[in-house]
Amino acid sequence: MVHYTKSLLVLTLIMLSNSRAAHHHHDHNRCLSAALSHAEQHCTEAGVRLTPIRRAVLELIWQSHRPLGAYAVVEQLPSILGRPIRPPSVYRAIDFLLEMGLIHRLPSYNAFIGCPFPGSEHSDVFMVCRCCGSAAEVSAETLNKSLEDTASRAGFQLETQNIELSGLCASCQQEDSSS
Amino acid sequence: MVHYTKSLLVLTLIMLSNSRAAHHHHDHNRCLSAALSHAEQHCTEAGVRLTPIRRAVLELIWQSHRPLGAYAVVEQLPSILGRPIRPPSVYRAIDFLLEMGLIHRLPSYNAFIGCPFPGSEHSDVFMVCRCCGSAAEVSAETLNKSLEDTASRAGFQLETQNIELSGLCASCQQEDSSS
DNA sequence: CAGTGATTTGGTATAATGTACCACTTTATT
DNA sequence: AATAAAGTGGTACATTATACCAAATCACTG
Repeated sequence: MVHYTKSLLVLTLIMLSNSRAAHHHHDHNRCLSAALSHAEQHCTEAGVRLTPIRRAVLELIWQSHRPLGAYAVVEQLPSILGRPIRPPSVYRAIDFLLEMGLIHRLPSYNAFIGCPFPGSEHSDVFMVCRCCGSAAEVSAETLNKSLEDTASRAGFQLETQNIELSGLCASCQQEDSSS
Repeated sequence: MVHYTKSLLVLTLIMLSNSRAAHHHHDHNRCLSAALSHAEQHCTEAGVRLTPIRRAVLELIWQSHRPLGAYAVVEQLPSILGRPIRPPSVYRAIDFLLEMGLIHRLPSYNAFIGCPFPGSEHSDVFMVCRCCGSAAEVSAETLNKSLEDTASRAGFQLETQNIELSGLCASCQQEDSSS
């Protein structure tokens, strides 16, 4: 097995396991700082700047494993930057982070969530728990293939996709049955 | 082949062919009136009322094969009802139509589109052309299965889904290549 | 290090989408 | 007709998002 293939395999496993990370307890400080340094590196390589505002917005969105609204970011930014930041600046930061693939937008919730694997090609599939609100991004080969297949059978040339699944995460299923 | 299975098969074919109807030229007056009488019947059977406002809103949303915003409906309603209808009334009608499964909401567009097969169990999958804006609802066995599969492998209990695919419809692909 | 253009941010105002609330009317059921 | 339920009218407002222009910062060049 060559290195390239192995990386892909590992990546797929990471993707699929993200749901466990998001829906379960884990060392979130470490998870957050890893994401931030990853983002830093990603921006440096791309030759763009992760300014204080952009970094703070990313931090807030990552801090929450639940989709975070733009105005929630506006409210919470002073706790990081020590001064109020107005909506236009926040939306500009959000647009930047979206373009860099560091966060995703969940249209059904008018909210944003950190992307666990920026830079890699992956489908945007989100599982949002209707009970605890946590959101996990997942990717699966077979699903991607089905999507491609369905589109091409309809003569549709697929470019981007937004897939939001709603239901109960593993933790909340247990709580339901235990009550 | 028993009747039940045959119906399912036919239904699936109709579903898949909806993309052609939406993205291509067709007798839209007939398409619209069929949808309206179908809706009328659907409501009667459910014991609910398709009032003039609700019917007019449905008509406007069906008239467009492109997702239609709520305020576009507000603007166009006078042309049908002869008097202005305010946003709250329009949203109430939209909520009713959504609950009856007669229309769907496309969150990425803050817009609504008529459902070609109300009353039948089907996944909500939409293909929206970025060129002409037309939207087609499709359903495919394999895709549904993949979704179920992906969710259950992540321990997620899938309840509802919203799938929006963006790209080029067959017509617009031809126009692209012919220019 | 000054000059210059490009990028980023500050800040006001406003657009677009959606809802809470309460009074009133219409419909369905005794 | 009396009554309850369902639907509508209309004001006001909440939430989400953007247009616009001025000021500041950064990056590059001479």
